[in-house]
Amino acid sequence: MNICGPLERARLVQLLALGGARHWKKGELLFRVGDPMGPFFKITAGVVAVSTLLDDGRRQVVALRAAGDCIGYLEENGQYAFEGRALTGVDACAFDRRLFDKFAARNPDLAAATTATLASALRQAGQAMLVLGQLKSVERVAHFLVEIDALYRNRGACGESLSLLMSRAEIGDYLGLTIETVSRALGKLKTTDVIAIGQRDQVTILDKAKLRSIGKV
Amino acid sequence: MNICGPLERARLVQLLALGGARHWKKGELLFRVGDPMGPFFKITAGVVAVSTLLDDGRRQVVALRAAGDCIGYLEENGQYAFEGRALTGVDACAFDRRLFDKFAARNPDLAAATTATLASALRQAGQAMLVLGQLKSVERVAHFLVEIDALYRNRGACGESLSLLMSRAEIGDYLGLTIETVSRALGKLKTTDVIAIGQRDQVTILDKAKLRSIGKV
DNA sequence: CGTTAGATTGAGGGGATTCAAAATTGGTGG
DNA sequence: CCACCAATTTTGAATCCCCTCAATCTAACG
Repeated sequence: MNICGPLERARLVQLLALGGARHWKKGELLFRVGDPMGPFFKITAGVVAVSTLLDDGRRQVVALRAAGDCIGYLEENGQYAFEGRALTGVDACAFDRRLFDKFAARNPDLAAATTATLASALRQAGQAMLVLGQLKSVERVAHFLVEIDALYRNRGACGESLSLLMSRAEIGDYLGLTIETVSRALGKLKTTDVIAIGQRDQVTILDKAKLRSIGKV
Repeated sequence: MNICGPLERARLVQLLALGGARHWKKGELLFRVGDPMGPFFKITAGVVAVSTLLDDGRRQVVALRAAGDCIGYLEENGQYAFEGRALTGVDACAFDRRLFDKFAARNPDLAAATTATLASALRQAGQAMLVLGQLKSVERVAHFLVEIDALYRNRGACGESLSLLMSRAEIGDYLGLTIETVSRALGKLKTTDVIAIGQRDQVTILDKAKLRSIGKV
């Protein structure tokens, strides 16, 4: 959710003045379900996983957000509707909702940018539902790799290889699979020479066209 | 998406003047993926299924929308991002996007209502992802029944029993299941006396508390 | 009454999960 | 720098859930 999208510089400066910058370490929560509604956040560096939980411990990651995106915007009954967890060290600005809303009411272009951002997120969510509802495990993992490749690489990413940043457990929670199934799916993509798996959580995409066709992207 | 949410009467009249009312028969498409972007629609009567498709024919219904909701709002590359199909006879007003945007730019409260509606839809989408990614077949069907009970009943619905309005195939496309699995799940809910199944697509909820707990609502 | 589309039921197979064990990784301190 | 430990990942085997294919049943319509 890139709420502050295409705004001219002066406006952006004015808007950023509303928010206080903070830092979170890897693994820390920016907000959690049920917390009384506080500020929302615009990420300036790092990656955040937004997720929801079930009483019995089942967990679903509903989105991955990176620099430029806004998170913690959705509420339910005056509480955060989802949970935000830092997958890396994260820098973000906290915005007071009331101030932001007032500001948006006086700045139609900001309101329009907010609408466009939410509409884009909603379209993405529809695609994610297609992945969860219709794709098989290898297809889901392929889709995931293409997705994070675009997400991370567009925002000053590293070199050849791609850092997953997530454990198998977190990938599983994102794709609706178990850690073992994720591991086996990655193995299949590796043995078919679509990707190479390096040290740690490094993945190199060897055949992006094939990966995209498997992942239905 | 109830974009025109809480507006005072005068505004609403002015806004509705922008849109032309039309009617669609059951089964007809209001818009389809890849069609060049046209108007969006505010439903005044009936129910619409919004879905997306895969090349190989797999289909995912991403939302059900009823009177008061807006549909056909999401675009991708100047084309409709999803497909809208009438589950019943549908009445809706078609809105010209450009006119609507201009109108919203001059009416901050309309812009705010649009934002609130999109945010609500996005929260719903996150819950749907939880259903698709984590719930088992009976849980998904239970969740579905609670959901449409709320959706239909809030808008002038019938009496005791609930009309599904959808075939098993459409329910399957919504829940990421096959028609046989949907049928068996309904059967299990029936034999455990949580619901009763009448003629046609009529379902009566006998134990809503239990249904809600099964569906994790 | 017959036809046809949709729904149910059954049998069998396949993909993902579960449980368990082995292997690898990363971090820590000697 | 290496050894050791904890955590994560990979691999294997058995089970379960859902899918596929097929047959039967039901309901709606002419």
